[in-house]
Amino acid sequence: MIAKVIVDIATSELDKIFDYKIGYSGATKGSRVIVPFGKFKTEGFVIDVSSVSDYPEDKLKPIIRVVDEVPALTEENLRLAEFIKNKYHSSMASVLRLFLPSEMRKGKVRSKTATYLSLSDGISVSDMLSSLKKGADKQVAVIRFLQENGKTKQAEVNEAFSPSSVTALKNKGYVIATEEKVIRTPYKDLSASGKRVSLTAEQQNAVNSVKNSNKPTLIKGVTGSGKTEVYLQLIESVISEGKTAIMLVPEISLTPQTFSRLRSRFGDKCAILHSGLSAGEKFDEWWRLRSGEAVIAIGARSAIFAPLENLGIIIIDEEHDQSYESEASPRYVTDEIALYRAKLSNAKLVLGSATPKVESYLKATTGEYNLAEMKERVNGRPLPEIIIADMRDEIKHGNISPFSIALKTELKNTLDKGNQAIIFLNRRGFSQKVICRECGYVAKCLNCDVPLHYHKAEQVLKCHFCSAQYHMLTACPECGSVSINYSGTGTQKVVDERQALFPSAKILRMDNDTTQNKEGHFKILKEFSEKKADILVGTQMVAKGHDFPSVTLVGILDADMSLYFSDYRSGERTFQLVTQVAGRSGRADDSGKVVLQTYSPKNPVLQSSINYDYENFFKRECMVRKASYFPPFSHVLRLMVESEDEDLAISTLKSAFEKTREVYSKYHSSFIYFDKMKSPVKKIKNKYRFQVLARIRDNYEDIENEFYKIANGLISRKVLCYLEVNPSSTS
DNA sequence: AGCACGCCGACT
DNA sequence: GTCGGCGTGCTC
Repeated sequence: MIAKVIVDIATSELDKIFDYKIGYSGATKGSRVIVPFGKFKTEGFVIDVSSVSDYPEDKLKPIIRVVDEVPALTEENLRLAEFIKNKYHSSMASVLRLFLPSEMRKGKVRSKTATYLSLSDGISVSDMLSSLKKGADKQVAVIRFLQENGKTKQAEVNEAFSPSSVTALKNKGYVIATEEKVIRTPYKDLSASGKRVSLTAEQQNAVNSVKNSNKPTLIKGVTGSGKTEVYLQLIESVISEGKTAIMLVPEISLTPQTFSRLRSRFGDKCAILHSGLSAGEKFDEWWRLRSGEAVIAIGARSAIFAPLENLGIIIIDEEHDQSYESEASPRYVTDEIALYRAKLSNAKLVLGSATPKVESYLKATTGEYNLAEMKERVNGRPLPEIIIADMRDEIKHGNISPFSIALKTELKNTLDKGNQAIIFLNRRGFSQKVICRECGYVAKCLNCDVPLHYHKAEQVLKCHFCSAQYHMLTACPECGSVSINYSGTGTQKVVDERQALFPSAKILRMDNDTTQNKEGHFKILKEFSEKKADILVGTQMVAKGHDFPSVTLVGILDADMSLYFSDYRSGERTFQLVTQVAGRSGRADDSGKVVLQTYSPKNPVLQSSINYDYENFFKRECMVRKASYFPPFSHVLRLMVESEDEDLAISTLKSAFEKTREVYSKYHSSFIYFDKMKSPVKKIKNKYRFQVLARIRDNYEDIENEFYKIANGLISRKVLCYLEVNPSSTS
């Protein structure tokens, strides 16, 4: 028999099927295999088995061996892979890689075994004890211990007593050693928290709505409306039917709290897939799912590829979150994959958010999705009142600090009452730019075409694109002036200023700098929830889904920041951000407040957000986008060309433009916009970046296919070329 | 990806 | 002369 193999090398020249003789290897459809390839060996996936080959029989080589006892990929996985390959035009190898934790490739991790000790059942305990020499107290203790505790890890027994006494007992044949598989469990020591609560009428309605609909359901529930409990009860009901479940959460909310809630409810039946796990933990969790031992997968974006069969439900929490878009090839959008996977497995799909993507809510209004709404908070409290602070007035009245009078007053009240506050600012570091006052020189990164940020704590300048660090400037390298200005406010600066205003208040800062390791993240959240600090200052990460009962004030320092990005989604993002951050306030018994600082208080997006008026925001946003042909009423195509060689990048861009112009001529009336240019950030990590940008209003599939083909055709060893559809960041 | 082959410039 | 740079081609 012949195995159709995709070798695990993701280059376009190798994106084809290679035939191998199966021989006695035992390979079947879905197996990972080791095969001879040219002058060396490589790993590959068997995607099909056949009796025929187009390749000359005598030139076929045999498979060396299979990697896993059970085929890693299921039939359903392979069909999903085919779909992704066709949709995003990426190589089969890079698609198949999505289905396995990267650490599993190349045999980097294996299952772990340990030696266990138990008493021999050939001899009675009393015989053992009486045969021991006098003074062998340790051996007696070991026997007693094993009698009481049963099978125990040898390492533990060695530690508690002594290795020599264990060896002596083994030699006598009283103690038997066995090798057994150990499951590496992530967050093993987490205490279970959260109990099953009875649902409110709204929550029950949402559950019923999902169950009764055969369409994907969008659950639109205000912050604090108890969406998680709805998800948990849906999962419960699915697994009681013997089916399996996937629950996706944004990268940022993969916290121990989330896990402990799941685990207290479902115990060992749920497995965690998370980039923060060790390789061994990931491997074991993955196999627990593949073997059917665990039936619920929870994780970030990539958990949509969890190795589950008989899938009953897929839940995407905070469906508007940007982390659901992959920024590496294949650039998939998670809900597109989820939709297809749900269809393949005949599973339910649930999308939940307080602030759905415009695109998703539009589908709900046109009947493509089923809509379930939850308008009340479970605690019955109103949503926090949002006070606008007009920063233009503050400046007029001589207040140049980053804090408005209103925020200062509210902060004082909050601290006096012993409550906590969160201050949100969408920029890390201390200041945004380092500028020479004399000549206007701006310190830039050598690898990237972006200004450096000043990080005060470390006394360095950092590039937020490639993380390179530079020494502080003592003088301007252009004109020699020592008058250097640090402009713009970052999280570090906020902490400093706040500390000066409220010297006794304890402050925590949470951003990319303070959460470099996964523990950093957890530690800060834990400290804050244990009230070891009064104020939490942070970026985006403070906005997502955390539940701090004592927080009654949220300050949004610069609500305009994201508003004026030249991006059609900036309004949507601002609305989502304000709503999400505001939702952190007043979640328990005390009602909350929010101070929103802005230079444009009349802005309609901000106006909608302070009234929690999603409908109004949505209607207006749709009107604007429809009139100007922006998604979801069009598609934005961005064909990127990247190379370390600037001339090569430019010449490749030219041929990309010529080729795409043929498509443009052919479908002329479908195009709203079409041009070539350099990328907004011209250089990142020493790669020059150019782009062809287009916006199309129909014939999406044909035009996109053509663009994908053009991009793939221009890839060479020195040039990277790829297509982005509706990219959410266009740096 | 990884390796061989082959074609040019630089050097003991 | 020949060592070694890297562009090109091939892998069931």
